[in-house]
Amino acid sequence: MPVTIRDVARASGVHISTVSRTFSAPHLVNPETRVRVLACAEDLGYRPNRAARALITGRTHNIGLIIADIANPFFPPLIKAAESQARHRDYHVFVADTNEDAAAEEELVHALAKQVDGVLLCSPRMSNSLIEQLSREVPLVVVNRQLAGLPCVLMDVGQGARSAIEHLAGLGHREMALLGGPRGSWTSRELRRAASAAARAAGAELTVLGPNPPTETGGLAQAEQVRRAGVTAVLAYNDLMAIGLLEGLDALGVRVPQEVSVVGVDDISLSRLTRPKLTTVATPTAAAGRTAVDMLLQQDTDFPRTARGGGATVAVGVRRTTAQVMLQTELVIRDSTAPGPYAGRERPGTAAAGPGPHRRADPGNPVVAAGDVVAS
Amino acid sequence: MPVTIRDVARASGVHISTVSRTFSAPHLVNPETRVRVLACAEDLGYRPNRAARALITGRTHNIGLIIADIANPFFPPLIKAAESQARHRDYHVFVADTNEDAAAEEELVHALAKQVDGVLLCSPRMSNSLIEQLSREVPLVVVNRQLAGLPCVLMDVGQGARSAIEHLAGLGHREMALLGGPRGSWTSRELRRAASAAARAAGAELTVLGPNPPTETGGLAQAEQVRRAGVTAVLAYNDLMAIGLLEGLDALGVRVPQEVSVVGVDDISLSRLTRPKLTTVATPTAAAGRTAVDMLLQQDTDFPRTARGGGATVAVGVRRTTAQVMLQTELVIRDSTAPGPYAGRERPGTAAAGPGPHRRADPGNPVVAAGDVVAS
DNA sequence: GATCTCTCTGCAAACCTTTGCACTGAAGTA
DNA sequence: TACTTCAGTGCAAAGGTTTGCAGAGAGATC
Repeated sequence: MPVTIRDVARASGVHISTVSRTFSAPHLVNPETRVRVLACAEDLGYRPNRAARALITGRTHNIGLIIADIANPFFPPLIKAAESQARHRDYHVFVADTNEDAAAEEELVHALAKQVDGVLLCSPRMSNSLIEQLSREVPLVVVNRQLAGLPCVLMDVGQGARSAIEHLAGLGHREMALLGGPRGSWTSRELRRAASAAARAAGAELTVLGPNPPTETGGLAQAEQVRRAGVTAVLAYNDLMAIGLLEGLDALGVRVPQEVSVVGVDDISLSRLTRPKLTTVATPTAAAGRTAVDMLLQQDTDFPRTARGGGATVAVGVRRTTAQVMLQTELVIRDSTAPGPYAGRERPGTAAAGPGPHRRADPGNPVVAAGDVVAS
Repeated sequence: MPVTIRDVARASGVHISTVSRTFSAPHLVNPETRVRVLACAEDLGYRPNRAARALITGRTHNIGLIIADIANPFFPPLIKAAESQARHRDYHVFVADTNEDAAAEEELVHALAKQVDGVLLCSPRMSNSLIEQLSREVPLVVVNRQLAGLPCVLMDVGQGARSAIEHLAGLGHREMALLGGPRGSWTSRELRRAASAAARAAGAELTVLGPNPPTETGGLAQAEQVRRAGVTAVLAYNDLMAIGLLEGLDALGVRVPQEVSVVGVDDISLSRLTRPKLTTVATPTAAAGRTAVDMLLQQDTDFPRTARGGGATVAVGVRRTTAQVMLQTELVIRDSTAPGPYAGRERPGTAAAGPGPHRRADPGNPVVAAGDVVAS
């Protein structure tokens, strides 16, 4: 019942190879023939069978997208952007959810490997060495994890943490807390490193609370600790946790931002809707999705996995690009931060004023803010 | 480089067909041989090539999921549940985002048709007749749209609207407004129909405002209208709009729920985080995803598209099940609704008390709450 | 008129797997 | 012993497409 290249060939009176070429190498076929073939194809409603095509070319024109938790509002914009970008390039995308489970991640990479030209690993939970190993089975691009020898797209949460801490210090906060993220998260480590350094530089003290699950509940559960720590400002691993903390502090009768300032990370759409509206470090999620897809596809065209002729299969060396892209983040100041106890007083070694409130600029199209390209 | 059935055959000293059978029909091969083959396969890291398998069996073991807007928080739980259920049954899922664009929907169904065993159409924007027509190209299950002759999974928003209106009437509201959804949405029509009837029955008056885009902005933009209409209670098409309305009313200095009560629909996770927390009609999104996948796969096993032998292709008749499943909704009462001006007074023809506040029960596993199965 | 060049088209193999059919040999039956 | 039955295996075709190679003309050049 499905109409094949063969039907089109019969209808237009040419050989199937000519029909094939009409679609995959139009310049090789006589314009007249071409229009005839195209007309017949249109008529019959012919659509090339990608499975068959994949069988011989070795390229499926599919990519896989492995996500820790689709329900986490951080991911949908990334998925959306990645899917859109992929489709733009005539690729379709498999989306798989691992429920934050490392074993599921591995299983999915295996399962998808034969069906895709590459896989995007978003905020993976598995070990570096396993990722390394899997990358020999299928081209991988890793998002939110730095891995020598593999293409990565990272968001500069370090810079974000610095901005946040400086903002808080500028407001006159000296006692701060960091709500850490899940164990083994690259982002969490990065955040902690940068926040500690920035706090030290600003003459502030930073208490680290965690690790915590990266959810609303995780934040809520730390409200008591935050109060007990006696800090006046908190930077949370992500907005979800910050929002949970907002809830928790409210329940304890602690007013935000009057008594405690709270800063999140991610700028999920929700953070504009809390009360008070959340000050947060915006991560370019959509840009990350687009960029990751671009890198995957680029890698794929540069170093195709196999090049097949009429039959001979030529294995290709393992050379590949391992560009690492760092995307900029930006502090978005809203209503959950306010002057602290030391407001107005001169801080040691710094001008008093913090950075002026900058509104967020939309990162727009595929933005590579700080491109650190390392060829291997 | 990739290891095929052929390599396994060579390694284990049997014919490729035996290897094939060890995987696809194990009972046909001698246990001894089987373990040997499996061992070799394991050793070599063999993974069946699904594209090749699809080519001959006609089943790809993939399904497509077409979504109006992944970034709309209504969808991620549905996607997550669908993906999980599909994978449970050894299917992978393509996810595609149409940006609320009907043309994109059609294009995607076409593009995916050859690559999947069926497609889930979620809250489609295209016309009934087009859906009808596309369903001849690839098995379809439609979510949130009722379509004679096609399998659908619906959420009983009518019942939800009734509950909401009765709840509001019970609280003593008589002047209410409905914020309508986008034009052409089945859910929106259903909501309007049921809400009007329920209001009439309760002796209340219902003003319909809209149609509106199903977003926060859409709700925000109607705040002024709501105030002008002089109503004391509002039912919104979805939570996003309700939240936008909350914002808008706040900006106008109208207090919720003291002056105006607001009810949403969907119970997205956000609605627990607004202030006041949103009273809303919970829709069983995850259950819908699971059920839709089940129906698609069921249909596919009942009436496979083609049954191929060693070569003969047998076209199968167009018979198919067209079960329509209606899933129950539930009113979740939180803090955005409060007694209205007629509280305590006897309403004509009804007992004064509204339905008691029932907390939401988690729908748990594949739940078909009210299964209205119509075989065609 | 012979030779060469060039464009277009056809031929056939190959991609990897499944599956109807046929074959083998051993066990069971008469 | 001669026959059937049956489990296990091999053979080969098929699925839809791509692509290196070769051939057929047409036109150009000498």
